[in-house]
Amino acid sequence: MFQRNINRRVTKTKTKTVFLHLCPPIHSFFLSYRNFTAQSTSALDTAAAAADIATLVLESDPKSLRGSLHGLPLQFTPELVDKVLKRLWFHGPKALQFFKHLEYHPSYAHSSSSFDHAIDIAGRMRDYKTVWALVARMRARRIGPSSKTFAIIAERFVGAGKPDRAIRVFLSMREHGCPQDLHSFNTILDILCKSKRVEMAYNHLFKVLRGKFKADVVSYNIIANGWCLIKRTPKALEVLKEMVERGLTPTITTYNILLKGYFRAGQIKEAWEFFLQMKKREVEIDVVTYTTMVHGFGVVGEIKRARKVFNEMVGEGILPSTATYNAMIQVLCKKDSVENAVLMFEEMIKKGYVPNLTTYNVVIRGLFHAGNMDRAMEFIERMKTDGCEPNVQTYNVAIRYFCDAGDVEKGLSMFEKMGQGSLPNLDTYNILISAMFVRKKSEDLVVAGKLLLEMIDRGFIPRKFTFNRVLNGLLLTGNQAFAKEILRQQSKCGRLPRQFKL
DNA sequence: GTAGGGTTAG
Repeated sequence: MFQRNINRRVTKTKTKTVFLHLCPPIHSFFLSYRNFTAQSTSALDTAAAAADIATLVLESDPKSLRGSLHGLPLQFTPELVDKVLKRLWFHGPKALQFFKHLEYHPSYAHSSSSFDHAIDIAGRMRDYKTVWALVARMRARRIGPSSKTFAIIAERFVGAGKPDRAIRVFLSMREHGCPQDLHSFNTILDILCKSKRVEMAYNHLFKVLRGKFKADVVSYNIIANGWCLIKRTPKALEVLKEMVERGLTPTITTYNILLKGYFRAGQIKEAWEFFLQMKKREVEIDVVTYTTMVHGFGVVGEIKRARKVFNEMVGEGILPSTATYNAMIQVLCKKDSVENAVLMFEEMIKKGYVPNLTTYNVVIRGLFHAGNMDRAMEFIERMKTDGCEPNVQTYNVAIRYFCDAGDVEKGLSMFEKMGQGSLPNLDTYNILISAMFVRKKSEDLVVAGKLLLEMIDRGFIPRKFTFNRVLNGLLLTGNQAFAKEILRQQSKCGRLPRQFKL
């Protein structure tokens, strides 16, 4: 019922259906994908309403937005608001505007989960003032901040290259009225380790606070994995020793972390010996162990050994998982042949496995890589038929290989097919912008410029290199006015080269 | 959002 009302409201504003290389101004292409059909179930209702509200936010005049939102004939719910925020993910300022207007809504109050989303968005934009303002408001309303909130903030600081600030965020939790515990301790350790800051995690947090929080197996596993991620397996072994000394029993996860660590560090012999040790001792080897072995052997080209391990596991009573098949298929593509990979794919289906997104993407990449464009496209169609929608990676692979093969038109047409669950990401834009230089055509450079502006509009910050390349291209082809616009944007992004002044 | 396996450019 309310669906129709929103639609009427939205359709009043003028819609620009745009394929970006045809007509400026740059406009988010998914606006042309709006779907106004009435949906039957409530989950779909929420999704459709979220899409409509997101469009409303994007198209409304900022001054009238609050009125429009407050006047909507529908009841906002936390689920709906979260979905809208997700839709506006790449329009940070708009998303925060929407969030703020709803804070003054007469009959709706934000949930803690929506606050977390808003904080995540502000953090992504590196707008820390807003981050802390939101935290304060959460606290004032007594709906947080929670340890999840702090994990989000810490992650954003780490992502912005400020791990020391992430640590301070963790240490300040109590000041913000949020108790710390072993969980939150492990979470911050993991965030640091996953970003390859194990040294910092170990020295500044783990060593100092492991007594206070009573570090457990999980804490030690996180640190061991941290060392493995930067290929320092001897340090991971030390951690293993240390945990045993402190009376903790390593789990199968601990061993799998080390096994993977050996492969990652290129220590194939050590990995094999470690695997034998695991079998010899009373460790319950599991499917993860086998998948690690298959993948590890495969990536160094030891296909026979990979196959042997793969066959052996069934004998041991451990069934391969989809991930095991994915590992096998991937290494066949890379070190054997796509034909054999496709055979493996068909075999898994015959055995009743359901391929997932990764399975398809691995096969599709393999086919493109082998120059089998048509078969790759057939697989993309096949996955859709199987109810598995292509994602960003699927499209990025297709776009990359078409462009590399000189078929820029086909690359662009794939780009235009993206939507909903597969919005372009930073890679997509980088691939496409690079492709605009191969034909050395003036029109292509204009498209490159438009893509650059669109990516900025979506919250991606292009590298200085990308800016300069596009800028030079435009200047050389006589597009001075457009170049000037790009330069203005570059300055806004803080990526201005020294010699330029506006 | 406390840990381990499978997509990312030769």
